[in-house]
Amino acid sequence: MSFKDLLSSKGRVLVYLAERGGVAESVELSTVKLGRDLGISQQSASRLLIELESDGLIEREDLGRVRRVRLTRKSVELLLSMYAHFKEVLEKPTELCLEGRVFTGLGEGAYYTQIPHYVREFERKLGFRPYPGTLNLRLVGRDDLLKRMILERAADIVIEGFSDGVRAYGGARCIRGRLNGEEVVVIFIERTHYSKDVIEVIAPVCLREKLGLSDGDKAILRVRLTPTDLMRSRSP
Amino acid sequence: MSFKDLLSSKGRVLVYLAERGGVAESVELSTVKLGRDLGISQQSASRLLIELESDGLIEREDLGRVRRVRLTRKSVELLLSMYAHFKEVLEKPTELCLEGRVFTGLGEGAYYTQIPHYVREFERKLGFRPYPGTLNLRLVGRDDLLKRMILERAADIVIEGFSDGVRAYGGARCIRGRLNGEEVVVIFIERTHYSKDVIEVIAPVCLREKLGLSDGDKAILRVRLTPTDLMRSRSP
DNA sequence: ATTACTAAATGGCGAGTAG
DNA sequence: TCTACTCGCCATTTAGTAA
Repeated sequence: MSFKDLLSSKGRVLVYLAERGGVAESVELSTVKLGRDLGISQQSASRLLIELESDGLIEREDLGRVRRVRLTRKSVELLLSMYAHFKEVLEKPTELCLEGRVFTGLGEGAYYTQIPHYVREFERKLGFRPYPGTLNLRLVGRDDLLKRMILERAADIVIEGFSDGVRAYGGARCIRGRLNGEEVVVIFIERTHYSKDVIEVIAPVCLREKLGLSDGDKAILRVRLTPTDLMRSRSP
Repeated sequence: MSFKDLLSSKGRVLVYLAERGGVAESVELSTVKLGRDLGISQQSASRLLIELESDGLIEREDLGRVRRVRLTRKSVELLLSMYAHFKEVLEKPTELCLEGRVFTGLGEGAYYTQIPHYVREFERKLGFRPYPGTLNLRLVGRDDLLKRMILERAADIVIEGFSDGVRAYGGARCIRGRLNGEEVVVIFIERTHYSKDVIEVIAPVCLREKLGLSDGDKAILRVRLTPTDLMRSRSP
């Protein structure tokens, strides 16, 4: 399946011409060749060219045995407006919005976020020393489990694990976002004991204090992603 | 006429969903609403969603009275590949290629290109002091008259005219290109006495000498334009 | 309210063919 | 050769309707 299936037959002809330089100058083109190249009959190719011409989307000229076709201003504008629309829709960062309730964990977050190795990693990769502990959110919003999965794959700030000779300390992946407007970092710990409906965030400040959050309060996490990020992150 | 006419019905549905954030999360959507928004019947909307689902391009879920639709990875890839293709075709500079024969003018070029005001303008706007005189080409290639018109409108380096109190000296518009590979500037003089089949170029060096050109010789002029430049330049 | 079936109308496609 | 007509066929659409 190709993206050409998303185009109408007229759209396919215009794109065909644009591919061959029809934007700048005329293209030598017979109905037979067009039919062959687009996988349609010569008759359909003929009909399409007639219709495109009467729509004012192409201009044709006959020079004895050679026929030339060029795009008009109107069709170039059409193609450019389509391109611009795609650009807007597909490049504009979309906001992934998750909703969760604050809950208190087992204090592991406070322990790990103070281990010197991790502190150094955070400072280098995130640019700040995190307030000890993670804020835990149990997700409650629509599609949040899917969104969490998307987010986890999009998280591209890698915190390396390490070993102190006695035991191994796992790594994590992070991505920046905002919790109730406050800049935070979502952290996906490699071997967490939390289930997939929990998200942990860290920040340079005490979020509970700064945002006035207590256990059971709802909080909104927003992360901006471009569709390109999303692609990296989608399930296959 | 809108660019949506260039899309197939399935393409329109996917774009519709992408516009509404279907790339990142699911969209609340009934077949009635889809039909209304796309200007098709509820029945067609229903059929399209069924087909898109079996094509693996969307996923649907029913939650009582609310129905939600989201794009799959496959369809996002399709949309992105279409966008990438458009980008390549429409943003890649296309080369406008004109062919002409060298001829000797009336020496006006040599006169004007040495007037101090123009020399200053050229130095500031083009970054060089032109070799005295313009090289004239009488166009002979296919579509060259149209291309010349396109070029004239795309020429965006403005050389101001001036008045010395006795008479007014007209302005000109320029655009950079290559003549037989040599960097030149095409100059469109505001009130030239040449007809529309003539193009004049200037360069920091003597082009006749450097390129070994004599009257009657053919020369190829190439100018790179992006489709955006072309739009500015096309006849309405 | 919905969705989605079936049947009828519309429209697009390609074979045959003329110019 | 080429383009483009007619015509029959199939695909897509809509209307009616059931669930």
